[in-house]
Amino acid sequence: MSTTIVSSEVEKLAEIPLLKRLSTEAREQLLRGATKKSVSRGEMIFFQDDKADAFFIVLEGWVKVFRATSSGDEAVVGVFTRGQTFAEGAAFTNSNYPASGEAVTDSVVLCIPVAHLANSIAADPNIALAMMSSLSMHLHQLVLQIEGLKTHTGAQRVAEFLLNLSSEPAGSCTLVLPYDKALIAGRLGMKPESLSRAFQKLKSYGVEVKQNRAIISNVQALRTLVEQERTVVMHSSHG
Amino acid sequence: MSTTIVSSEVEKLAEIPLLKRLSTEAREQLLRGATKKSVSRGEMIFFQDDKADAFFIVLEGWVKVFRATSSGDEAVVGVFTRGQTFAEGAAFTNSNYPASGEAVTDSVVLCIPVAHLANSIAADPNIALAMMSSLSMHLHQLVLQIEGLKTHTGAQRVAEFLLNLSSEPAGSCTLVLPYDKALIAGRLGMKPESLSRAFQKLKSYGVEVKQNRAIISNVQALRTLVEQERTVVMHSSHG
DNA sequence: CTAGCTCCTTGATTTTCGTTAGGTCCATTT
DNA sequence: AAATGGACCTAACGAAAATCAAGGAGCTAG
Repeated sequence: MSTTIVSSEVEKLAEIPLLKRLSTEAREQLLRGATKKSVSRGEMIFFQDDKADAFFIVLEGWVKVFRATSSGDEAVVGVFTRGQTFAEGAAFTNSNYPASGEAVTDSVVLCIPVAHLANSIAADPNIALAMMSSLSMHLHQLVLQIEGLKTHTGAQRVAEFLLNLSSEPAGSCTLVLPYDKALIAGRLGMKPESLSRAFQKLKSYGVEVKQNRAIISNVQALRTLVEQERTVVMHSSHG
Repeated sequence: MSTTIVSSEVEKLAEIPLLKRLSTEAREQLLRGATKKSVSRGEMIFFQDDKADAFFIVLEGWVKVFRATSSGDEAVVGVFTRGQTFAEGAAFTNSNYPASGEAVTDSVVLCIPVAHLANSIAADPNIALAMMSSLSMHLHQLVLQIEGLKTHTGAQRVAEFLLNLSSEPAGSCTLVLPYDKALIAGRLGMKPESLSRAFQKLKSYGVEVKQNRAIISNVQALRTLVEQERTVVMHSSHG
């Protein structure tokens, strides 16, 4: 299902980072060609290798972007929610999507055709600056992800993930895991079983996981774990 | 050492992908604020966490971009050469470099201040399009790197690396490893020892490595190895 | 020539992680 | 209340890769 944006909605959409810095006119211009799309859990939003003719913004729900190898393995490249843009890199390559997008919960996404984006940029070059900022943020995200994969153990990556969710500077906190554990595992580059083991290890650092709730009793302790050297983590027999 | 660009050089620089699509005027405008910088092997070009006030294009040599954790581990995020841009993401975040850049051979880089870039974009919005294309390409690169780390074994990643260097469609070929093995290992997310062992495994697929020369006797055989499922690779006892 | 250096390889050992298979818990259905 | 199915955890095994330690190969300089 797919509908155009009515002008009464434009104001609400101004909250979105990509649109925030734009003038009202630019925002209206860009949204004029956009459509709202409701997708249910498990539904594909775009397919790897298809012609990239649109990029997206999540309005509601969660979306995963992943790359599938020819042999069936899949690598999660990003998981996005409310206000975040995705597949915007493909909009400038004039080629195909390098990954696929799928809704992991019932979701609503804003779909902006690349042809319309090009027109909008021509009409107001400031839109280009907003896009570049968005691209840069994604670039940064991916750099962090690569660093994590290369230099952190599984348990460290899980700890990092939890800390990002919490955004508490110190002390203790309770948080809700935003999507199921299989996807968390994929996002962190491991199998569900390994994620399970990682949670086990984190128990000795004061992390309690029950269902989709995690209780961190000492945020700082967890933070020091993340900052520890790989070697040290491996040799400490905390479990 | 750092010098401005003389107009006789501008023509030669038109080969660079980022500058290729620009009009002569736009190219001259952008290069007016650029400086050429000679750096020797091992010299830093920019530092992680420093204010990001410039981005770069490699004119000569090889440059590595890496992220260092607080505990001394380092993750190579990219290795760039002739004609490639790097750190251009930082130019739009108005913040700090998320990684460091270092020359791995004696090199010459073009240094373009972000303030000047902003001016140039204001003067000619087409420059923004070129930058976006460049950003997108990097984004794509990183996505591929993440996929590789998550779904390929060490030997598969090495094979992929060799295939990228060769660009031969089939048959056999000889190629020169562009930088030292410790860096190749870092680039591929493994330790030098593991790289060495990966080369050993590839012998049974017709790859001979002597010094900094690699001979691939059958490009296609290598390609099928890369496309194989992780599971299959793991259980086949080719050695 | 050889002493010292850096880079690379090799071997032995340990740790991590994927795989497989079986089990628990819980909600929904019948 | 029993059965079903799904999500999750656990355990045992094997493969991959890191670590630690030692040994070569090739280069440079005295």
